[in-house]
Amino acid sequence: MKQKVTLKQIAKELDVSISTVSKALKDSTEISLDTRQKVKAFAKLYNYKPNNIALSLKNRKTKTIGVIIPEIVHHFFTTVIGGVEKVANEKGYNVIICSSNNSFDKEVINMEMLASGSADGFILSVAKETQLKKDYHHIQETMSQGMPVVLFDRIIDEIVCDKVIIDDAKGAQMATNHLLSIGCRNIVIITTVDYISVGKLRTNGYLRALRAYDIPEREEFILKIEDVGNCEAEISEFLLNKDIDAVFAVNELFAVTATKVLSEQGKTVPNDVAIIGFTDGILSKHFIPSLTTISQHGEDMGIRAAKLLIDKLECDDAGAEEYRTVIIDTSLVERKSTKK
Amino acid sequence: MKQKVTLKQIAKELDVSISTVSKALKDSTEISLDTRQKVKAFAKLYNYKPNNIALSLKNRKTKTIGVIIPEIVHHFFTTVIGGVEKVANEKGYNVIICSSNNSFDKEVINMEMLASGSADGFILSVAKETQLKKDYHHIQETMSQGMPVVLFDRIIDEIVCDKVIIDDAKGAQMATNHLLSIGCRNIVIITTVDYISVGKLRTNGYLRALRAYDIPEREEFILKIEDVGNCEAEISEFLLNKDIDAVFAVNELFAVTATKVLSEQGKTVPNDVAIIGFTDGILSKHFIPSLTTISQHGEDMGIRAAKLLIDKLECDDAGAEEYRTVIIDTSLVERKSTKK
DNA sequence: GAATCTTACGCAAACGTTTGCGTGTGGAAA
DNA sequence: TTTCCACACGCAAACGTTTGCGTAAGATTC
Repeated sequence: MKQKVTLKQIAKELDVSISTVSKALKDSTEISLDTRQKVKAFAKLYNYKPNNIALSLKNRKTKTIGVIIPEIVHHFFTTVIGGVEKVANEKGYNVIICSSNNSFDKEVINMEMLASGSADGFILSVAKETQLKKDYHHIQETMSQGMPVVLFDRIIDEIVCDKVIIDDAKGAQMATNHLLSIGCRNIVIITTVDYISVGKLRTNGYLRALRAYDIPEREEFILKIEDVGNCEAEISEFLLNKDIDAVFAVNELFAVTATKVLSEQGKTVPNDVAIIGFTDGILSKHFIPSLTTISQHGEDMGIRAAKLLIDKLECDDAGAEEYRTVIIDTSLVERKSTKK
Repeated sequence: MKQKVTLKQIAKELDVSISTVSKALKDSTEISLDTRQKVKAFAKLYNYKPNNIALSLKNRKTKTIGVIIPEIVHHFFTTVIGGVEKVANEKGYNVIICSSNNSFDKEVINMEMLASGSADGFILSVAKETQLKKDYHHIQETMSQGMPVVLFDRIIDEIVCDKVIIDDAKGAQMATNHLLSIGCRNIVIITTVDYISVGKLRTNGYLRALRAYDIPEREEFILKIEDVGNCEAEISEFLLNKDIDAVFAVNELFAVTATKVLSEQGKTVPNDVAIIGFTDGILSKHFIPSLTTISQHGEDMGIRAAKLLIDKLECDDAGAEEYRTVIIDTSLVERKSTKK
């Protein structure tokens, strides 16, 4: 196998200095036209590509954005990445994606690895474990080393930095309101445990909507799921023999599972029970009946997050101590699961 | 904001040389215990992390694997990445993921970018456009620069390198056989256009299975879809008034859409028509009825691909001119869509 | 023919590491 | 007092770039 060709090799072959080659390739007028052409022809022939690593070292920047997400096999997060890539590519940035797998340790490792020379800044949605542990030292350290961080979706209130979120509570309220508006009054919520920030917020939105309708909060109408793997059994038990007319699920999987469980329990969607989910993904779209959901506009989130980060990266620090929180609007995607 | 702390800064503060600091941090006995401790304490205090970029430059390797996939919002590809990450993390490699978005140009750009210093080798599934154009110069060039490439799933026969694939034809045959074994005889296939290698292979497997049963090939039983966005209309027209008892779809979306279309046309699955898909993803698992599929074992593919690549990376070239093709077994995941 | 100006190129430093080898200091042995 | 040996450390080169500045050779001017 050939080795990668460097300026030095070209210089040697052509019997000129390295700097001459470098300048020639940059079309510097300092170099004679003749030499320039010769060098360029040679470089092309040997398929010369400047070594990014050396450039990064020299420029003290990598032109790379590090994205760390809790799960890679997850429709919402991948759509966000799509948005990040769009902006990044436009602005000449590279995107490196790492998955923390919801593990605190892996999040720390990934972050430190990327921070030590591979990325200029981060776009991050924290792992479950991190939210639970409340240990944010890795993020603080990264920031204190001068690397900007943009948090999205699963954010951390205690950390002061740019953030991109949706108004989860408002979205949940919108969902619940939709159910109320079509006449449902016995609405249950299937949500996550409270330490997941978005789960808690969505629960709050649900409660707020009920309150506005003077519907009392009933504890037995709230299911908080810890172990996603076992959600079907939990949902089945929760729903059994409950006199309800609507389910609000805080994610796709819960919504789909609820629908399935209900039909097993002899109820039909949407006639007996209306269902609304959160996160507009593939499942909701293709399920039968197709599911009404609150769309989080993942791609928009990615776009905004990338813009915030690149702004920070490119403004010459100066007024850099200003942090913004962008709230992306959610919207209701009405489908068949709520059509009475 | 603070700047990143370097060896040089530590050296200056402690009034020793850079090399002393470097050696002290590596616990070299060349340095007195006293100095070592002082340096280490200082480094810890200032949260020193060696700069990977500098290391990469020095070592002429990055300990990073570049993964390029056609789509990031795609369950199968993300499971493959999961497998790659597993192995990579074990062996101390970093994983960089880039999406080509099925664009030839973006594939080339990503590859060149990563090749110029960011990755030691590649795991790649080529873009649709690349298969269509049959322009593989970027892959050839990368390899000729000494960087190993492992192709997976959507591979290219003309390129000589390590490959990880499933036996698509065999998988399709298995699927068709399953339909035949439960008594279906009028089986249609919904597949992709021929230039997608896996689509063609699966079509071949389907035909082979029919032949073994002495069932004549009927052109009107084969639907080749080019524009995925419009597949529902195409499938609907294709299925209308056709006397069939089974559908074999080469991916999840086609399978789900076919099911939907059939129910709209008044047929029930699996009673009137059995359905089997390819790629065992979220949709198949959660759909009602749940869909029987051929599992591609994406994670296994990722694991094998990563192992092949790391082997190449770490063997000292020598017998490096040996390329292997790993074929991952497919398996039938039987669910309700084929239960008579 | 000398002075000056161009032109075309090379030198060297810098980015942050690692590491083989050279070296100054001190103490111990003779 | 001299010689020798550890010990503890520093020097410098290398990885591949970029770029300001210095400088040779040739061309131009008077």
